[in-house]
Amino acid sequence: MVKNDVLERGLECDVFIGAGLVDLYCKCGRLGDARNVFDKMWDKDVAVWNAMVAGLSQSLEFGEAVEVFRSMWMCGGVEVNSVSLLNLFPAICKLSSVGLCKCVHGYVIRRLFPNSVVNGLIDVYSKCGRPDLAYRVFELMHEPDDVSWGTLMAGLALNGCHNEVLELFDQMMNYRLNVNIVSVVSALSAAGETKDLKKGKMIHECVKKNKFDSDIRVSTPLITMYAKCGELEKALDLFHKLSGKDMVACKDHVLWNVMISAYTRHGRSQESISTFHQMKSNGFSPGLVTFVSVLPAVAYLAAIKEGTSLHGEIIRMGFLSHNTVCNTLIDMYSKCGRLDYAELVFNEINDKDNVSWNVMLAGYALNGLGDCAFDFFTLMQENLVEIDPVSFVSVLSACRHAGLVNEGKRVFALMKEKHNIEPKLEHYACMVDLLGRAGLFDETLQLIESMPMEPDAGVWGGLLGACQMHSNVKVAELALDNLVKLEPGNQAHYVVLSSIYAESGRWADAKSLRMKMSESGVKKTPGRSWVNENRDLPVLEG
DNA sequence: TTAGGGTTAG
Repeated sequence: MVKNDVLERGLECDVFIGAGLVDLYCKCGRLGDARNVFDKMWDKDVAVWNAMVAGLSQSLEFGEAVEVFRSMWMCGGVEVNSVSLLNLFPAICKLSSVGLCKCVHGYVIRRLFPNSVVNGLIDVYSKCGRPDLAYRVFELMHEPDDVSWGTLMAGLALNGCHNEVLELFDQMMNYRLNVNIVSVVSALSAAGETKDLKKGKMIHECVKKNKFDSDIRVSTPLITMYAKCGELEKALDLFHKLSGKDMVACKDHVLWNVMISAYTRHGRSQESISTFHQMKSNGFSPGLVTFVSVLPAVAYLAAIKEGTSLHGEIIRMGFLSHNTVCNTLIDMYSKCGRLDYAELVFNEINDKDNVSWNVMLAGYALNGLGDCAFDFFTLMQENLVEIDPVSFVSVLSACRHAGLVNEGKRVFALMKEKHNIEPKLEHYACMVDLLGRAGLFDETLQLIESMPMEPDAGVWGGLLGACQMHSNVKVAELALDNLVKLEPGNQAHYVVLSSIYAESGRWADAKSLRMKMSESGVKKTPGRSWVNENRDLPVLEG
């Protein structure tokens, strides 16, 4: 009614009344009306321009918001102020316009704007994927405040610059600056991502000192940090301690997912599965990510019964339309040795992505069906599926298991020639294994010579294994020489060579090798060569 | 003015 009055009397051109109307229409979501009034006004002050930009931005008309801002800036005859810039920032973020951000940046440094605007600039650069420029803005600030630190750290964390976040946290500690919740949360997430438990514990101390530990925004990243660093007991302890009204709200389904995926990743499959069941008995409904997190644990245990029951649940919940879930199911079934079920799931995917194909291919390779894998690989090419380095690992390892030497060689050549993919270490390791098992030692050594990178223990270890199959003492000595340099203290390699000597009747060499082992401090603890931790932790005597 | 956490293939 008031609005109609104003319109009938033609008062909307008045700068104050017009500004009120633009603001009012925008807030009611009547953008067209706001624009009408705005366009009719011949004398616009900065508040009207700002209201129009804010209105457009809030109505998700980001391009239009930027256009109006440009007109104000270029020919509006008014001075752009802090509010104008703060209204513009969300639009720049959504359009991810680094160019526009740079224009504004220039303007901001030519004139003195308050920290709120400069902090906004840091935020915008980060959200446009330019943490480097965000950092530069921060460095040139006269007096960065705690919000500036928090904004920069959150921005760097967003862009995966986790080490830089932790460095900033250290600086804050060293300078004894005020740490706020935002910087602590960013630092916790960075510590989790880099699995830096020591740093994580330090941040936890700081959390306690500042009494942030009762804040729901801190407890989740805190638990996640412990879970990612492998301290599952600590994470679980904090998880169970969450109590009180707010805390229970924060013990939500994502936090359950954090625990489930942490157990899975740390090989604690049984606990992963039992946490999944606990989640349900606590009244939380598993989501897509929950299934994707628990299924690898099922695969690890080859717990097919659990797997099919999860499959049923996935169907009932309608998650079968998500490729991620189907791909994980295929993987689970093939690791349980049920390629028939894996194929069933694969065939039912309407829009197979290259991961779907890769998982299925890996399934054939894993189950030792070299010919199937090879045919499937051909089918992938016929279907113009994107072949990537992972596909080649699978098909090469399938050739290796099946002893398909010529096919393997052809595929290896194809990598570079047809698909323009440079073979990586793992591809070379497959080929060394394949050629070595076939007893083609000259060819294998030539291949190792031709590698553009330093062969790793996997490559030499494959060669040593092949030497054992063919009792090739000469090449085995060469392989061992290199293995000793790469993994001093791993007794398994010596044991292999020693048995090759023994098989060839070279008892004296076998004996002197054992002597060498005990001299160099390598202890012979038989039969645990598959234990991964032995690779990094040489067992020393004394 | 800053603000979290979960996901598939070798």
